[in-house]
Amino acid sequence: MIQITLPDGSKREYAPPVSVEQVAASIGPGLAKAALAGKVDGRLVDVTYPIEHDASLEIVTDKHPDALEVVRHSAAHLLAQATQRLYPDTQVTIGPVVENGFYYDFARKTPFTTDDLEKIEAEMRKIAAEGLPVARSVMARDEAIDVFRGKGEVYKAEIIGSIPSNEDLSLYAQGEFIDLCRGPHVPNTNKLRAFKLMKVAGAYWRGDQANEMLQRVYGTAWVNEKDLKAYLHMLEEAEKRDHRKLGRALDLFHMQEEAPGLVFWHPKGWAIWQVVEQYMRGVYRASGYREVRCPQILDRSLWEKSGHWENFKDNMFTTSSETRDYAIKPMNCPGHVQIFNTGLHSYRELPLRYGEFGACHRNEPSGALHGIMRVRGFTQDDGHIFCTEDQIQGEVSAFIDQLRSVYTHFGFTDIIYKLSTRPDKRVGADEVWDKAEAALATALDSKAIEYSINPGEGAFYGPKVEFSLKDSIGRVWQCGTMQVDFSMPGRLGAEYVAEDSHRRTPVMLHRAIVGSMERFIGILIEHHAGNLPPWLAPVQAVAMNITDAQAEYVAGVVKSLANQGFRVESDLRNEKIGYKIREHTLQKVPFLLVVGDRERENGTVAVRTRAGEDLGVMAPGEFAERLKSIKGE
RNA sequence: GCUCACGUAGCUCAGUCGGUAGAGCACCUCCUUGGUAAGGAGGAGGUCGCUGGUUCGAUUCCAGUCGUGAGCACCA
Repeated sequence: MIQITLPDGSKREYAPPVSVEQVAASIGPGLAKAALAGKVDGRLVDVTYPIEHDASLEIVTDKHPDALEVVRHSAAHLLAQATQRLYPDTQVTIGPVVENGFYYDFARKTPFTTDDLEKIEAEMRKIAAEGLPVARSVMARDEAIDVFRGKGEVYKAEIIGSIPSNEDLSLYAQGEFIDLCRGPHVPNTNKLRAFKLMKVAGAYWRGDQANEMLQRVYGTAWVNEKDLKAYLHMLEEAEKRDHRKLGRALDLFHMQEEAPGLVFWHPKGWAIWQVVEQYMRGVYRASGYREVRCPQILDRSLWEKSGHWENFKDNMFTTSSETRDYAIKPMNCPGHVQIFNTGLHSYRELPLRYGEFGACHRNEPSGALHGIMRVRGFTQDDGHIFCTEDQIQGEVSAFIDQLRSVYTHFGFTDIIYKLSTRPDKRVGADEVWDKAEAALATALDSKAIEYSINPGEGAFYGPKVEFSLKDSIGRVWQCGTMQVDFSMPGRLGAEYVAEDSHRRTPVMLHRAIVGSMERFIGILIEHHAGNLPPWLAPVQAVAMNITDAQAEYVAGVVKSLANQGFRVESDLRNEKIGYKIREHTLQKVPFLLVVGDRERENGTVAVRTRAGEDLGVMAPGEFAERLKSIKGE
């Protein structure tokens, strides 16, 4: 007899081997019916999995956190089966589970259309309704290669061929369809109910641009209809906060065909920019950076020296005069090194920090452009620190403190840290890398920060830490960066005089907090769904009159608030108060100041928030105090 | 850059199985001076992304091109 321990701690005895479904059935027929998979000693398995030894067992029903994984994986098979039924000339490749759903990559000469998607989805429902049992079998690798090759599935055969030859493979069959798969899967296609195909897209075989392009079909799948509906609803909500939509609706910026990937900032959008920039300028000042400004274009030879020409010339914009070839700067560091290189620096001056709101241009691939999040002209809050190796850790540590305080200030509390270490192709001695990686890690550790390591993902010139923030609907955006650079100072001839009076090459640290101003403002818009906190809102308040009789008074109130540095506007139009309130609420203005005869006579304003909250009647001065108090929230 | 889709008034979108177009909102004019999310009437506005081709005739069909969207690849 073997002992099975259930999640509640209870133990049951069975004669081995006993399958997951047999255990479930012995507990109750309802549970047996609900079982999608099992978890034996923490490992996800099919319900048919035979347990031969003492083990802990969780029955995975739709309430189990791992149910989604199983359901989505099975939905991918369902998709492949439906597709091959309808389009027999289609080869299968891979179909993994992704966040919120699954996809399957198919090889087929003619790409799928949106109509095909509908047909495939209908076929999936049909197969689900057929209630085909899903059966697992095991086959030797070479035998499996023959099976798939015999079916004309060359991609599948190639995948199997890359698995060690001595391993046995599991295959899953449902009806006429069979696929190589680690599993586990739901026991029957009728367990799949809540799914929907979302879109078709191209994807390179094995993720390599050099390979042929496959047809990827994306779908979403859930354990029940309710969750599916909730997910689709969430997508609609996310669409509503799309910065491109809000940028137009709130009159913040626009882009047009003649300037792909470049932003026209309108007065209100630029007002947000100004606030962010002024705030970040204060951060520079507070942390010992001196702000500088470098030329937009520099002679090509400088980019050749820095190494950028060799690596990125296809993505650089260039221009020329009669005598010279220029590149429009794609980054700011060479400029900062030029400033450093004037005069002679003593080790006593280090660390020396320069900061710039550096406008850069990169000719990004057309397919990469996305609203103001990924553009061809952008402005970095770029800083460079010239220091010694011994100073790296202290600088990184101070930077992290600064970055966290900035993110918090902008309303982001969830920060994700990644340390990228030495790649195979790199410059600099291993001892120097040891030191730099250790400095970064120590700085993170000393703050008890949890971080993941991306081995080999560092730049060729040094390791880096990447800082991402999570927005209000859970999306992760990489913004900040701290990179150690052993290469560029030497290439561009930066040096300082050390204690022993010898010339040494400094280490350069590249760092940014918001990253790109454009992108960061886009993230702010989406994070707040356009409802920017009052200190960031382009228009903080609109004062409006009820009839012409209060027009003069309102104008006076607005003037006084504006003189105190607030961004306040008046609305004196001949419209009903309800109309004005609706309009400015839709414009997401944080405070609406209403003035009728009562307020004018008492020298007050009636304050209402964009959320519809009535803050009561107060003197303009009192309102100003309130605004001031939330300015630095 | 690659695959697919899309590109009609300022915005959101309808439409034309080929005979040069329509709605709502916004805009302008007039009436209305009304206390917390749309008062009324009238008016103006589009070479249907661009360039070619087919056709008696193209916004509609075809090709190319530019741009946008989704995904892939890319991101110093």
